[in-house]
Amino acid sequence: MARPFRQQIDEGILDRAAALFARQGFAKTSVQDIADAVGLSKAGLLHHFPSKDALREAVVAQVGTVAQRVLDEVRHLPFGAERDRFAIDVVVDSALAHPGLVALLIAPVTRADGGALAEDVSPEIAVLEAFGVDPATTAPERVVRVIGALGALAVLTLAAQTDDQTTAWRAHVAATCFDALGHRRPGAALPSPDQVEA
Amino acid sequence: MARPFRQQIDEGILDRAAALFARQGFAKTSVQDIADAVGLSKAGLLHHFPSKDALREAVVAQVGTVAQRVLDEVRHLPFGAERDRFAIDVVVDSALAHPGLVALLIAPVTRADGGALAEDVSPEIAVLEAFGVDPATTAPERVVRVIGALGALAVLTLAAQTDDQTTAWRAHVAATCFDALGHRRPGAALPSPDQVEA
DNA sequence: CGACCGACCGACCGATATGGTCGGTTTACC
DNA sequence: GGTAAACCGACCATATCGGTCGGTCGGTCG
Repeated sequence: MARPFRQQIDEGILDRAAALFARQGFAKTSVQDIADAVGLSKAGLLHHFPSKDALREAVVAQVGTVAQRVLDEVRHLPFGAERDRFAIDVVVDSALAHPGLVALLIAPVTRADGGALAEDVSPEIAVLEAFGVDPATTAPERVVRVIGALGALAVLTLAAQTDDQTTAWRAHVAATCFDALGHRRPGAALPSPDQVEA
Repeated sequence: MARPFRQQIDEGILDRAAALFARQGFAKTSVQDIADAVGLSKAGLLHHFPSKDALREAVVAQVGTVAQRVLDEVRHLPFGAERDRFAIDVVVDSALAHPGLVALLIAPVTRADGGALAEDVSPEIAVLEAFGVDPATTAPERVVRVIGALGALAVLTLAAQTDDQTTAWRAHVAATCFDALGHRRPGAALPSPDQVEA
């Protein structure tokens, strides 16, 4: 059979674990849950990562690098609709490659409470920073729109992951998230009847 | 102090419980969690609802009535942008009144897997039905957009709930969700699905 | 061939969390 | 002050938790 290398297997484990952490939080996610999601026994999983806490740390590290990569690609652009579109694209692409990690990256934005994985670092701010949002000072509408767009992305990421629509949905997901940000297009504001084709 | 009647207290409990079920799933939500969220002891909570399962049934019933109410208000309208806008408004208003219940109503759309509260009934389809979506036959873009809009709503509902911005955010939330549905379409706005291969 | 090794598992352990009960205490109201 | 409901601390039996241990399987190397 195909022989995926150790690193690939481990990264797969980390992504699944991150998806579970994003959905249920760390405390509510049991090692057995992760093992089931990966298709291993609990002992088999703990052979890859020696403890649940080691798993958590590895996930945090992985999320951190993803966040950094996203920020690096976006930071140099001036704020505005163009940057927003590009940022969405970057995040969506990341979500395509690592759905769970991105879901976990977005999770703090959506939860605001108990899902803390690491207290010291705050990579969650990274994704808001990519959109130039500081909850304290930014205008409420902008905050709502960015959170909404990220929420849509998170939900769609997980939904597409459970099905196998990740690649098929990509363009629609990006368009949906961008539209949620509400950048008015000059003209063409009239709602046209959008018929549904089978 | 204020003397809220029994029914009001119980409805508050049900809404909080529904919010937890939506976030963590039924199995992962302990009675203690709900008690903490409501501000009661575990025994005190079980004085209102005799068992966790009774709590679940009551929540399911409550969600069912909310779903029915939403559907009744929307069903008579013809499909199209206008109906979408109205449906969003109705759902957002419901979410304002019962954040947890609506979050749970939307949850099945976002999760697609383990969060089943009741196997027999499927009130989750109700909210999709309000938007005229059947995942099997509807065009993928429409499916993505509706799921995305509902995801944004779910996230924003919970986020606004943890803060106290529910009323302040209402208009922005509705606008964000409606925009996510993508109705003003200038045709060329969608990014062409070029290279996705990594 | 046999020694060796990493991947993996079933069974198990102590510790903790779980749903639920019970007796008693507070609270609201007459 | 009496009454009934609301509420709680302590407790119980059980399930689940994270983690360990001994061992199996399928390669690979000499």
